[in-house]
Amino acid sequence: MSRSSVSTRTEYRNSDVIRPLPRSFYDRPVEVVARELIGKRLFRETADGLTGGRIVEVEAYLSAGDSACHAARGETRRNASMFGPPGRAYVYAIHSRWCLNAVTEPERTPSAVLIRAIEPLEGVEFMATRRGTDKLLDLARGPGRLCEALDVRRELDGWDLTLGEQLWIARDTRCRVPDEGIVVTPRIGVTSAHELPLRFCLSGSRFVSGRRLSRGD
DNA sequence: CTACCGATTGACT
DNA sequence: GTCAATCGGTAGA
Repeated sequence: MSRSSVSTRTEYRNSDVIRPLPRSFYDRPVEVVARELIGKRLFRETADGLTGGRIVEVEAYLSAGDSACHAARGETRRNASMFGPPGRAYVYAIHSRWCLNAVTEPERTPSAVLIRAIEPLEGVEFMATRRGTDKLLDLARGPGRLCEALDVRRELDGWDLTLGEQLWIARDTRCRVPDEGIVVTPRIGVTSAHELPLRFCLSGSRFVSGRRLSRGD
């Protein structure tokens, strides 16, 4: 192949591109964390190598007053991670797909940010193999596709995202997004509380799921 | 055990 | 735009 997008962890050693965000980042109101996750880097490291990209679309799920949140009807085995400490993963299945969340706010305050789409940057070949397509736009556009591309499954439920191993989120100051670069809309697919403006997207990104956002929406 | 549901996706009109 | 396949999780008998 004429182009190699395979990246290794050593390329980024000691760089803020790859250094995991601290727990204090997640220990804040979920809407704040959701907004600030836009532009951050999501990394997944397996035996295959390093995969990941820039987060371009997320949704916040609130600990109170949000009937669409899985925690709204109490703790179960599935949603237990949401009730745990911030900075861990909450991975659940929907329609036979996995979806990845970052748990926010203090323990026993069940809130989380659903990671809905990334712009693929690392290990594009691995992601293409897992997805069964090499269309860049289809690799990780949508929460189920994203988890398939990154090989995120139930085993990673509860994983500590601050360790910088296997699955983590990093700051990338080169990708810092100003407020005006973020579009806020209602959440996609929820059957209740569908009016709340809790979906955050990188304005103009072609890697955002759902209907294309028109300029200024 | 059965019955039902859904924070999805891909195929189709 | 519409529609349903599909399966883990949940509740209830």
